[in-house]
Amino acid sequence: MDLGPTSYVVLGMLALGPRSGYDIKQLADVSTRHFWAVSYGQIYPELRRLEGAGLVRSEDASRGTRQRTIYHLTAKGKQVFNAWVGDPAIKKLELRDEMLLKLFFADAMPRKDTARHLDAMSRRHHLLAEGLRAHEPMAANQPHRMKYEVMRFGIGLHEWCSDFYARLARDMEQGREAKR
Amino acid sequence: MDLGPTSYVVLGMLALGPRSGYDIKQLADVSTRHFWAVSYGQIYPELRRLEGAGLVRSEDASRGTRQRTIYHLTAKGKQVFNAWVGDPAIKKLELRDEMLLKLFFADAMPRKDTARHLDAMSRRHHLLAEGLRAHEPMAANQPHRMKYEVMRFGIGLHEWCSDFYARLARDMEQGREAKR
DNA sequence: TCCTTCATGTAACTAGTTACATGATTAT
DNA sequence: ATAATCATGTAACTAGTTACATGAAGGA
Repeated sequence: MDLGPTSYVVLGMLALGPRSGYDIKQLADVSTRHFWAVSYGQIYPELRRLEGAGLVRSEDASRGTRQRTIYHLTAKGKQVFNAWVGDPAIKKLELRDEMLLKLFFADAMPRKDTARHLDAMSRRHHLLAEGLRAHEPMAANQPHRMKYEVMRFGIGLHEWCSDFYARLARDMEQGREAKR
Repeated sequence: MDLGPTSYVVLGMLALGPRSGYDIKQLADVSTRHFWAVSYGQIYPELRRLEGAGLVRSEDASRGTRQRTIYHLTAKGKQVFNAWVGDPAIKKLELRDEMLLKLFFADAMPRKDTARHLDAMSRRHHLLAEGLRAHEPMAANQPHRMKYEVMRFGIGLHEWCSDFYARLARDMEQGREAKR
């Protein structure tokens, strides 16, 4: 049984407290989403796999006819999760940005189009930062410092990107050369 | 025939001049790699697909028994590529960082382990920035400004990340609270 | 001689997304 | 009524990685 990062998202969310697959998805969407997105198509099968491996256990929490299954970590699950968290091994980092790809090839474009492109990129990152800031208070009002810091990382990162593109757009508009 | 970002990496590299699949891979590894990685397993089949669609054309460039196939853009290929480059539509941005995931869940770890973790992350990003800086002169000594700017983006981004983690590690070491 | 780079390719696999299906409950 | 949210799930698909295989040319 080998576990990938997505498995640990599931285990980690359950380490915070018992919850359903639906809950895990909602939580992930407002927390880990910006650096590790997960979908239902992964979560539900993964929960079953983890249960099969004895890392989580399910219990029925249906109210009336409304079905609901709550999962919680087993002792083994907690141990496996802690081992992963504590392991300082450097794991892969992946970035995929189609806009940046266009920018890379933008020398073939008229300057005006490039400027418009840069504006769009700057706005995109600003919006992403804003989106994160929207649940900043929520992150601040809970006792887990790292969750808050990771959110600040995301905000800071996207603001930095936004500024980079805005500055480049301005430089180009003013006909400033690239300083090499 | 629908083209994904990887198809455009291939087309884009050919727009810079005719080259082989091998060449495309080498070039991508020192340029687009940090925001769009490609592998042989994608490139070779993609070249055939693009040729089938009439966007590229191949010619044999074997020297003696040493085989080599060079591809170049057709007029149609150039047109399709330019249309993509010029289209300002905002496309998906994806980040996946397992270390950040660990950090997110690090509240369960002893502070000492978290500090070690932060150091490792800071170093990782510093190394990535250094790696990019290694081919900065190459990027500077060619007439395509955007390729140089995208490289500077990568260097700046990773330096920013490195600094963020280093500062956080220092703050925690000094017992400084998170400012909320 | 042997190692590295040049050069091409595929098969099997892994991970993740999307679209769809179902149906109950709660709020407007 | 009806729209939104709660809740679970799967099948088909898409994209990308890894491991392997082959072999020539060039440099140490």
